[in-house]
Amino acid sequence: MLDIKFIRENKDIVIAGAKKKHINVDIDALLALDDKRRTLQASIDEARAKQNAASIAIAAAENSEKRIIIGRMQTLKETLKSDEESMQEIMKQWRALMVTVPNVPDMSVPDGESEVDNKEVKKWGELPKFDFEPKDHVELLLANDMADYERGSKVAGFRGYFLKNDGARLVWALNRFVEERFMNRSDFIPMIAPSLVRKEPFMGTGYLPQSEEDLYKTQDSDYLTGTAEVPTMGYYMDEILEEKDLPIKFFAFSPCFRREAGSYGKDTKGIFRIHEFVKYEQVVLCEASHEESVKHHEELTANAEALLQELKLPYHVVINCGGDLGLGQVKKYDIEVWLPSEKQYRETHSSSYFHDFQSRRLNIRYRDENGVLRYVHSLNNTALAMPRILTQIVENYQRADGTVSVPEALQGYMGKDVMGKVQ
RNA sequence: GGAGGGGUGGCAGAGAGGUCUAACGCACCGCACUUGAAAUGCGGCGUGGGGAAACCCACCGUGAGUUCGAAUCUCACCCCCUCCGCCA
Repeated sequence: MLDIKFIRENKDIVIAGAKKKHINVDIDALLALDDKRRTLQASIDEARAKQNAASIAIAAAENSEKRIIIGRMQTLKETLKSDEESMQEIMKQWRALMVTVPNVPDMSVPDGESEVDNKEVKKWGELPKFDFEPKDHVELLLANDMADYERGSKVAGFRGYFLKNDGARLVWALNRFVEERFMNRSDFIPMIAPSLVRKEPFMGTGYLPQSEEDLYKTQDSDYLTGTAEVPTMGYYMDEILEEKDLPIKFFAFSPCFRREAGSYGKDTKGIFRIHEFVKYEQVVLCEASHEESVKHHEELTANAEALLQELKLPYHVVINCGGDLGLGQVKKYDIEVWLPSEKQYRETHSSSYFHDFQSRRLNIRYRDENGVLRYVHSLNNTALAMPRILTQIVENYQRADGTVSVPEALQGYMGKDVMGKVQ
């Protein structure tokens, strides 16, 4: 949600921003409606003022005079009522338009329509060279009895999976790996967040109403979260924070559920794109300054990179183009790790900042040094999502005999240096 | 699943159709006293909108309704809490 005042005063910037994001929104219609709203509000205010004055007079008046004033007020009441009805209709349209206005992307965001227009800004690590025919993760996990897709779909349906043996061990090792890295940092608050969440935090974070078809909904009208960003951002909903407590950084864990509506043809094999997974997410609330947001954004991205570097997985960072940004995002980096079978980098992390777009909807404010209430800025980035990262680990670390080396950083947690079984 | 009790400013908590322009307290800010602090005293202090300002309007969980007038009465919904039952 943007501030209507900001939209009014920066119409051209908002229109250009929407265009850059390839989002259709009629700002002129919104502003015309807003003019109507303001005019009508003024006349309602005026009527109310008369009514309030009369109310005091009635209380003090004698019986006969009382009746006269009441009679006069009855007429006023009729006009007021019809004005209020018009106002309600205007506000309904006004709100519907307001939630479709996208946040303005940063200057540094490149133009473009979709992910193919994202620009690489950094590359790290050596791509693996194999002196044998490398396998893809689907086959590697199956051959090493680390995953079972057939029974997965028998039990859980399309995109269902079981992880077993070293597949399960690898996830548990990664759990401990990532937990330890973040537990050693006193600036991050460890958090286990709910996945079954009421609709308000989804509204607040921008997943509703736009992306409802990608969410699972319960018979109680709650939704399952696709990311801990939703409950973690909801944590301080409708609260006022102290400036001295900012920034607040969360290291949040939750199971994640995604319907993957609209991606039926994509990544249908294996565990790259699945309905159910777990994820550690970094979420930051900071004071309302662009510089602060940028600083934390770079830091969140670097935190994720440090994990990949320790795992020695070759990756690159792309800056997402305008057309690949969500409604509320100002700027986003995706971190993508090399997937040998596809000879391309595939996304493992997504790092973005929102300025006050989310906190406005969630009503999370803080009192600044002058006692003024301001909306916090918010950011988030993946820390580690599983089992997706397994796809890149097993493909990059595969050996000629079909087994998989354990990344050095995980050997302590796995208690061995090779996974799987020799054929 | 059953029964009951509640949602009022940052917190706590009165208020039960018309000086509610929402009490008292805590917290916070300013001043005085003090070497400094604590304590004490005096004053200020909700949020949002409109306006150059004076000032005006709205907001007591949400939405409808009754009324000249609603925090207060009526209805619906949402949320929280307590007890019983079930349960990892």
